[in-house]
This record gives sequence, structure tokens and C-alpha cells, in this order.
Amino acid sequence: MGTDTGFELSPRKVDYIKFINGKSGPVKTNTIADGFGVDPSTITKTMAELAGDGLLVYAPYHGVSLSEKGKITAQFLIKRHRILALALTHFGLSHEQACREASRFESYVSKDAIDQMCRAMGHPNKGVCGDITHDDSCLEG
Amino acid sequence: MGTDTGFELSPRKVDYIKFINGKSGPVKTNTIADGFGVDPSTITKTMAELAGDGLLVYAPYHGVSLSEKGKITAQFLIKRHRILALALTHFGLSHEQACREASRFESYVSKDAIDQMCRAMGHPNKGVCGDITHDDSCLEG
DNA sequence: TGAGAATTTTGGGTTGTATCCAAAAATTAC
DNA sequence: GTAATTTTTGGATACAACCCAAAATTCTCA
Repeated sequence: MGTDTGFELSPRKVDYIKFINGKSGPVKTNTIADGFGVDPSTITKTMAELAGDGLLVYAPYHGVSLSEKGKITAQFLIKRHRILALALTHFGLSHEQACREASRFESYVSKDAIDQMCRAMGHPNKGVCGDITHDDSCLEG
Repeated sequence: MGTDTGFELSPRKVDYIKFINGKSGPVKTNTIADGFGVDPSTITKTMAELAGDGLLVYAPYHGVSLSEKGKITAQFLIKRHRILALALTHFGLSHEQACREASRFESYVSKDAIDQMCRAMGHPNKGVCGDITHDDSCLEG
């Protein structure tokens, strides 16, 4: 669903969303700050922005959780990473290298391209750094 | 031949270098400004930076040309674009789509990854938006 | 060849993302 | 319920990429 193209999120925000997705319950500011080695105030500000985008529910002083939209976005971000990393291994890159390389550029790859690649690879379930789950839009076309 | 990893140039600078590479002789400030729809003063400033990086020879009021280093860099940038676009067509993207998509993220793909992909594809000479020429480092390994 | 036209550069300012620090506010723990 | 901890606020910095207006340079051609 949606008109999102997949690159309205900066690389840093992609990383934050993926990090939050990997934790359970509300995630505290310091947990994220520690995870990325940045000042907590940086996190406070960025979380407010992501909440403004409707991706997070932000309870000041209590932490953030993904909204429904945020969860869907996170699923896409993870799938995008895994599809790209898997694709790179088709060209001889090691799992490590593929995963590292994909992290560098994945933020700039559109949802359309990912869906197409996913179809071309037969909707693979095994990625190189985790399983791949598929959303409906990917299965169309 | 070098230690460049392939992503020390911002996307915009990559575009400028490719544009200059596609022109013959010294390229005038306004030619570039018109090509990208930006103010000439923006070009003046950015050309000074690229000259500072040793990629351009910049003669104020007379235009810029690629230095030897700049030519090598441009060759890599073009090859990178074409390798990535070609790779994307392997996943069912049309030539147009592959070319457009590659443009978005190519700046963030390392030289190592490109060399590896190039080898895996058997050093192809035909890309989807132009021929591919190979440098030595790609042929090693 | 020299003055006006066109081009280019300089200097100063803006925007957006991502960051930091110090001080204030809120929460938590004992 | 006060002290310690965490978080937020407010103010700054850095950087890339951009714009505008004014100054400098180069070009044109009568």
C-alpha cells in the first residue's frame, strides 16, 4: 500500500528505524544513543522528526516504539537490505562484503526496483543476513 | 591505481565530473550551470573544490578540464554506472529503469564491489547505456 | 581600440541533516 | 522525598549544495 518510493528516509534514519525494529518494547533514548555512539540529544531530536513522519510513537522521557506505518516501513527496509545483499552475492561478493556494501547504498534504492528484483529472484526466503519476508506489493505485477 | 575506494565524491560531484567528461576542451562555467539548472556561482565554487582534489584543471574565467587523475576517475564513474545498470537488468529492470535507478545509488558503491561484479559478469563490453571499458585493477584478482 | 555586453567570480546568506555541549526538566531509585 | 540518572531544551558547529547581488574579467564589434 502506498505511494512511498522507498527513499524518503535518510541513511541515518534508516539505521535508526532498523535498530528500533530490532528491540522489543519502547526503546529508550540512551539505548539508541549508545548503539550509534552519538549524543542522546541527537536521538531526541531525530526521534521527534521520525514521530512527525508518523513512523514512531514517541513518549517523551519514556522511549519510542514503531507505529503501524513504522513497522511496515521497517519490514521494507530490512527486506531491501537483504534483497540487495543477496543480489550482490550473485556477483561473487562474499556474504560479509555484500552485507556491508548493501548498507552503504540501500537507502537510495527505490521500492519499485526492490520489488522487481524480488520477483526476478523468485521471492527468495533466505537472505545472506537473515530471512526475507514479502509484502503484497512485491507479489503483484 | 590507487587507494581510492570509489565513494569519496558526492553524488552531485559525480554528476559534474561525468558531465565534464562528456564535453571536449575546456568546459565553461555557464555550460555546466545550464546543464544542471543551477546558478553559475555554484559551479565556480564546486569546480574550485574539484580542482583542489586534483580532479580538474581550473583556469578562472576560461573553464575547466579533467586532469589525468580526473580522467581516470571519470572512467571509473562511467564504468560503475554501466556495470550497476547492467547488473540491474539481470533482475528484470528495463534499460531505462536500470539506468535511472543506478544513477540514484551508484555514488555509494565501492570500487572493490564494482571490480568484483565486473569479473563475475566476465568483463562485459556492452552496457545498457554505453560501452564499458576496463581498467587494470578490475582485471586482477 | 575601447566601451558596452556578456560571462565569471566573490562575498555573503540560506537550507537541511546530523552532530555536540551545557543547562534545565523529568523520572527513577533508595 | 531527595539525590542520582536520564532525557530534553536551547544554542552551536560543520558540511554540501544552493541562491543573489555586486565586482571583476573577458569578449565583441563598430
